[in-house]
Amino acid sequence: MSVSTGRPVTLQDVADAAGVSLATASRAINGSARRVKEPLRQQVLEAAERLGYQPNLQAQAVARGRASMIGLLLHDIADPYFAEIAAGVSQEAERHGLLVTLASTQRSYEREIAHLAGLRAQRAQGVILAGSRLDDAGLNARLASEIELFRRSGGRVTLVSQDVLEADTVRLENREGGLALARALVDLGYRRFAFLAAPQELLTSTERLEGFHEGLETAGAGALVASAVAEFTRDGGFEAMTEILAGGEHVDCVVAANDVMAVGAMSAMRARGVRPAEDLAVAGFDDIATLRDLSPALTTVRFPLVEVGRRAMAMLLDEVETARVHRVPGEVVVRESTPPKD
Amino acid sequence: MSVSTGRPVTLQDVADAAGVSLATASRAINGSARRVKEPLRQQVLEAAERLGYQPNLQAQAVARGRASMIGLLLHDIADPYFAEIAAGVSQEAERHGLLVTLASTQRSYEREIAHLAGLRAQRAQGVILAGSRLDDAGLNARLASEIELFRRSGGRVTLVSQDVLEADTVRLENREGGLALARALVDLGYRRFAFLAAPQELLTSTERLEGFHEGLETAGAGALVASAVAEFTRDGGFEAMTEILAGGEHVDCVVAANDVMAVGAMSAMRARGVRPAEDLAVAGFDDIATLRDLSPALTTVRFPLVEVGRRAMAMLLDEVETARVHRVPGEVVVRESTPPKD
DNA sequence: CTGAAAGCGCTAACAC
DNA sequence: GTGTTAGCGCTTTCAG
Repeated sequence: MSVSTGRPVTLQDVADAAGVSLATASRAINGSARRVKEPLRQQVLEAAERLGYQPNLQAQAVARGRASMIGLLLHDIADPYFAEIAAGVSQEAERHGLLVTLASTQRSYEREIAHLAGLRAQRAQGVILAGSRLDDAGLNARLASEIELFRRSGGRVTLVSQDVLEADTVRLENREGGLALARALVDLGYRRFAFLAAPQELLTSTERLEGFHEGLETAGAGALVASAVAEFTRDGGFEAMTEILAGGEHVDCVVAANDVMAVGAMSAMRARGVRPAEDLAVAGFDDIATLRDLSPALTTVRFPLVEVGRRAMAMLLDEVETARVHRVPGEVVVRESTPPKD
Repeated sequence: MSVSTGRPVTLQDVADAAGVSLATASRAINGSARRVKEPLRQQVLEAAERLGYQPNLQAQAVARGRASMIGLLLHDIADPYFAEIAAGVSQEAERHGLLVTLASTQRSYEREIAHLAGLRAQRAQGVILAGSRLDDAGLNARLASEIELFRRSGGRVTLVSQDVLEADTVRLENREGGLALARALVDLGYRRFAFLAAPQELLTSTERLEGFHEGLETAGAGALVASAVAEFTRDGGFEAMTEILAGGEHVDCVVAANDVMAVGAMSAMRARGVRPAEDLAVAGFDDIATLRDLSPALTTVRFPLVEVGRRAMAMLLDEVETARVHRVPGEVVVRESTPPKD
């Protein structure tokens, strides 16, 4: 039962009620190195329960020099890719009694660095950086040094993306996924591909494209006859597809660097009277849950994003010295948007 | 330039470097009531800059008795409805230099209450509770008392849902939206409707259903000839639609209590060889951005969810005594999934 | 094993 | 205006 007084119940209140010292109460409630003997321990716990005591985490953080909070930095929480990762992180955090502080950087790498500095100031236990890394040495160096500061101040860092930085990483095997997708599409009979990519410095997109390219080569059939670059969003997909259609090059299959772009591409096709699947095959990457009911159902390279989030959180908590890389393979899922070509 | 020592830079370090007292440094950096005169102020600011000082927010929180953090409690961050709201909240929080602590309750109201208690313990500045309220007096009473405790401890609370509790509320006009949708569909020529609803105690769904019902009555035409109840999710929509189809009742338009259910319903239709729009019209609620590219495009009642999130955050920050209600109207958007019936 | 007391970094009276 | 100092709630030596 929680007491209805205005002033919050403090540990001192609990100690008084249990007739022990502050120190003992602290030890009983948060099992420190020193153990409290049974009779007392129960008394304290009961008093805490009775008074509805809730430890003040801020105060704990100041005293311990470390908060029981982890930061989650992602490009855009409204993008289902990140929302799914966030769900996984949140689930796992809940299991460990950790708070998750969310910051959506709106795809600004400057803001990402600034937030990381902020989280260091919070003495966050750790931070998860989700989202494609950039192929930009200057930016990566600054991020690396901020990460180093963060770590030196005692925090842990996990990336969900490419392992281009010295830190624990959950690495999506984008290249291998692209390669497998290319082979699957060639097997289905496609030969003339267009690729809708994000700007080259966005590694996630570039890896997927390179893998796809390589896949075509090893398959010994099929060629990339067109490509377009636009933002890594639905609107980018629409724009890139429009450009491809205007180009007039004959293609029989369009591959977008992610599902969200693929969806934009399908809309662009329809806007020009081109029917997805029937007139032109389409494929994407990620297998976003919210988009699994599209019609025609989208062929894609599935990455288990919720699990990726959980995994990132688990790595963060699992204290290890050396930077590790956990690889997450993608799985090609062939659906209606790429019917077998006879 | 940030110094690369292990120990974080404290305010005392800044004060020493600037040759002033701790208090003056504090005042200069966080402009308190007392002002610091110009020559000194600059010295302090420069010293802080030079040393790469970052205020320890935990310590500030302990000293001030209030954290610069707000909590966001929602049912499921992977659901695009909540992800969009979260995006709005996050944007607005960023503008005010506030951290957002996210908790995804997985639709457990128990967990919602528990998290609220936790946030009180954190001395969060405020909390936003997003997600349908329940028609359950017992639960609402417990939530109300927890809210009261939270408020008494100095925090603010804003709800995004129904104004069934004494607190600031951003209220989606679900009933009015349902009503308008019914009239629009009747105008298009539909007469035999099926409604896919969430369990009755979920107010968002129930309000939409009741409004829809009322709309049919005032339109003087059309009738609800079937309905099914399932979870307020994609799978729920699939299940409910399957039930309707099995029922054999003749319907010409299916209305789901939200877009996510509508998507599940469309899949269920296709699984039974029924073509959405052509064979059976479909409509939903929310106008989820990620689902705007469906084909056939989904007729829906649009609620500006990102704006709703921003608004909720704004209300939270805007100190006012009495509980206010900000009404957000829905807008019927007719698309391909409900073609005019001749 | 328990208690007393010294911090953790910062704010806010209270003096000068 | 600026400095001194007493907390904020908790953890953690250091004695006993």
